[in-house]
Amino acid sequence: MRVPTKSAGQAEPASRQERKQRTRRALLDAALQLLSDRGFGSLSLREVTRLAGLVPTAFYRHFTSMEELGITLVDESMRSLRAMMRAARSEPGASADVIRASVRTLYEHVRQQEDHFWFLTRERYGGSGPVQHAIRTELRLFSSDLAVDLARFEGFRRWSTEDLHMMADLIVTAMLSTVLELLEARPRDRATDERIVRTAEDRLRLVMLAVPHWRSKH
Amino acid sequence: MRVPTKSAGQAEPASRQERKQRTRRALLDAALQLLSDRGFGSLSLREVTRLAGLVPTAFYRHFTSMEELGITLVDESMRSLRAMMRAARSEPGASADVIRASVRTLYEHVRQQEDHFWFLTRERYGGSGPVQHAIRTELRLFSSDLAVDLARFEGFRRWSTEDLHMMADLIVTAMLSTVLELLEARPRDRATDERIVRTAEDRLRLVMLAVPHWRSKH
DNA sequence: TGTACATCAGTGAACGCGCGTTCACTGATGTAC
DNA sequence: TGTACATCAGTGAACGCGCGTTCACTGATGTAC
Repeated sequence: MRVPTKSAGQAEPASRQERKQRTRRALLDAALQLLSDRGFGSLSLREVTRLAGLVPTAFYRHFTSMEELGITLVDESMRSLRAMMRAARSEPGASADVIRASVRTLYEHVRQQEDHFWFLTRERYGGSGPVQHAIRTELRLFSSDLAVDLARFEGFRRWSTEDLHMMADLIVTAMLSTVLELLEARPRDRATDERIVRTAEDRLRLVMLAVPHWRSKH
Repeated sequence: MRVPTKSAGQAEPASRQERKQRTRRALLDAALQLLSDRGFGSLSLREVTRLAGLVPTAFYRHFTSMEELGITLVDESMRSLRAMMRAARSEPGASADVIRASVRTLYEHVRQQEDHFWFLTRERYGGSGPVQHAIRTELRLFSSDLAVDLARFEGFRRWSTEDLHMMADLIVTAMLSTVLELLEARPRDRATDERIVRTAEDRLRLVMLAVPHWRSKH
C-alpha cells in the first residue's frame, strides 16, 4: 500500500479504519464535485476514482456500485435537508417572524451545503430509479411534516387535512424554487442574495395573506 | 439505398425530401422515447439511431451532433409550451373561470404532449449547458408574459412591476409542479387526474385570494 | 418519352478510446503469543 | 518488547464492450437534354 506523501507539519492518519473512512469521504466528495455541473447518470466510476486519486478497482473496497454511492449521497443530502427543517421548526415567534426566520434558515443551509442541494435538485427529476425515488419519498415526508406544523397555527385551526397538505405543498414548491434561484444566483454577491431572499419572503407573505379568506369548495 | 418493406396497402413515401424529413422525425421521436426514463446526457447517438432503425453514421445526414438534436427538441417542446400559453391567454371570463380554464388547458396539453413536457422538466435542471440555458430563458420569457397579462386584471391595477413578476413566478412555479404531478400520476386513471387538477385549481384560488390584501413592504 | 449523369440518404467496415469488472498481487497495519 | 502471521486497502494488468467518428461505397431519386 502506497502511503500518501506527508504534507509538511501535518500529522499522518492513524488507524487503518480511519484511513478507510477518509478514502470513502474522498470518493463521495469527488462525486459531489463532478455532480456540480452534470447529472449522476452521466458519471463514471473511473472519473470518480480518478478525481479521488485512486485506481478504479479500489472503488469496490467502499461501494459495490455507483448506485450504492448515489444512494449514500441521497442519504447525506437528506440529512442536510432535515437538519434545516429542524432548525426552521424550532424558531418561535409570530407569523411574520416565522417567515423571515424560515427563509433565513433556508438561505444559510443552501449556501453552506450547495453541493448537496445541487444534487437533490438535479436528481429529483433527472435521477435514475432508486436515487429519484429516495428523493421524492423524502420530499413527501417533508411536506407532510410541514402540514402538521401548520395545523398548530391559529389561522389553520379549521382547515381540512387535505387543504393543509395543499398549503404545505405550495410552500415547499415555493421554497424549492428559492433553492434553485440561490444555486443559480449570478452575480454571486450580497445584493443578488438579498433580492432572492426578499422575493422568497414576499411569496410566502402573499400566500399567508390568503389564509384567513380561504374556504374550501370541496 | 435500402427501400423499407412496404406494409400492406400503405402508400410509399414520395420525394427524396419527404423521406429525409421522415427519417429526421424518426430520430427525434426515438430520442424522445428514450428520454422518457433517462436524462439527455446519458443518451448515445448509437442508441438513437438503433431505435430509429438506422445505421449510426446516417445520423450525420440530419444533425451535426447529439447536441444539435437536443436543441431541436428544446425548440419543439417550447413550441408546445407556447401553444399552451396562447390557448390559456385567449380564454376570456371572470377570475374563477380563468383559473379553471387555465388549469384545464394545462392539463390537456400535458396529456397530449407528455414526451415534450417530460423532456423540459428533466432537462430544466439536469440538462447540459446549451439545452438547459435554452429552457430557462424560455421559462423566464414565459413568466414575464404572464406578468404582463396579470397587469390587465383589475385587482393588479396598483401593483408594482416587481410584485407582478413575483406573482407570475409563483404561478409558474405552482403550474410546473402540477405538470410534474400529472407526469408522475399513479395510477393512470380519471380519478387521479381529477384530484391533481382540483389541487392545482385550489392552489391558484388560494394565491388569488391574497391579491386584494397585498401591500408591498419594499 | 428515353438516355446519361449528378445528387445524396443510407451503408458497413474500421479506428481508437474510456468504460466496468475480474484477478492475482503487495505491503503497511493489526493481532496473537 | 519482539516475532510471526492475518488482514485488507489499494495496485496494475487484462478483458470484452459500446461509444463517436472517418471513410469509401451503393443505388434509388432527381435533373438536363
